[in-house]
Amino acid sequence: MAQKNKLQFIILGLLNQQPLTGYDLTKAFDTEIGEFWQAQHSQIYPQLKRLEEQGYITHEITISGEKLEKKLYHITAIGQTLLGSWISDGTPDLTATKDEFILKLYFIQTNRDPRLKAMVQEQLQLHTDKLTHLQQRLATVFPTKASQTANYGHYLILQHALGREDYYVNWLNQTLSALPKR
Amino acid sequence: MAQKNKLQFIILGLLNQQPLTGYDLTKAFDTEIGEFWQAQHSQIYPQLKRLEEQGYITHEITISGEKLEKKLYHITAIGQTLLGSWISDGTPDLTATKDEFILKLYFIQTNRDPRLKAMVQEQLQLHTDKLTHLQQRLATVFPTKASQTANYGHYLILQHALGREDYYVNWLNQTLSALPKR
DNA sequence: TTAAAACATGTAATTTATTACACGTTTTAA
DNA sequence: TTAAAACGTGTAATAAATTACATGTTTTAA
Repeated sequence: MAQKNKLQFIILGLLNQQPLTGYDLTKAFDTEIGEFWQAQHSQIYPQLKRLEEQGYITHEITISGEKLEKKLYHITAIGQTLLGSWISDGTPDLTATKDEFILKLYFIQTNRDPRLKAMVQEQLQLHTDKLTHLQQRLATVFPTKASQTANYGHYLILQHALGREDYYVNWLNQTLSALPKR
Repeated sequence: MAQKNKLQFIILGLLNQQPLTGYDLTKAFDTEIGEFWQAQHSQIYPQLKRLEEQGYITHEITISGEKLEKKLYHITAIGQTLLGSWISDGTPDLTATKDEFILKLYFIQTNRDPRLKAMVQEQLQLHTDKLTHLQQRLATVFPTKASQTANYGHYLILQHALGREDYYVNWLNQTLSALPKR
């Protein structure tokens, strides 16, 4: 096995909250979960097929408009069991974060490198934007204590992502300040 | 093209510091760079072959002991050019951090979930260990200001990884404390 | 009303990554 | 001295992920 096929569990987890189409699932990776996982529809549709073959999900066909068929997928009982066992299982492997900028940084030998400043500034812009975006999402999605408790895991990971970006931005600022003046 | 083939640049970057064998490169992913990228030898040897075919690296054969042949790879001038352009190019894409624990957390609905506490505690242990490990590495690899300046990029990313783990541990502790008492 | 954007579902080709298979040498410590 | 660990280099099989190809419907806004 080449990896652990986490996509299947993500799909099960999302379907456990509510029935969704392949298209809905695809969109979920642009917002909700996109912070922590990426997947394209070309990966999702075949995975849905496999999950259904294995009995973890089923689908019903609904008609949108005149004739557009939508496949609305539901999780089954054994699907819920599989999801539950994945969550309950330990998670002992900390995957390396594949951060291309950090990778490039590694190959910079000296703090006098003329490229350094622009590189850090670019990332500062990107991560500041992301931080702002996450702050807005947290505020709009979880405005009240009640809303936070209602979907606790989601709240936690958004808050985690926010804190992570906050650290990243601070570190970049600090790194920029520490750069030699000329 | 399926991705950007960053592995080739990592190899070039490492060879730019000093000539290395495939075996040396493989080991680099266990220590140095393993914090930010992973690769197995089965990926590295074919990549070395391709880089050599394209003229970005060359190798010389040295004999270790009686007859063990080692291929010591060197970066070429055009290899250095390629490496330089990769570093100089912008890095506008922030890749999603594929964190399985965070993924699982997303599917936890309520803060009363009985699995939550053990899950957070496990991660706390793992990340605390990692934090300790990084602190020791930073202290041993970069004990002096001079050593930090001598290999600035490496210093920066180690320090970044350390801060990241520190945040993670703090967040986990905070999350654990916020859990309802029973 | 009509064109663009969004909705909706798939497959094919290619690349990247992991695990497994395969073989042999040198060094180190019991 | 001898067995295990580390050194050293490769290929094969498989799985995961990205990009590209392919097609059609419905909604929305100009």
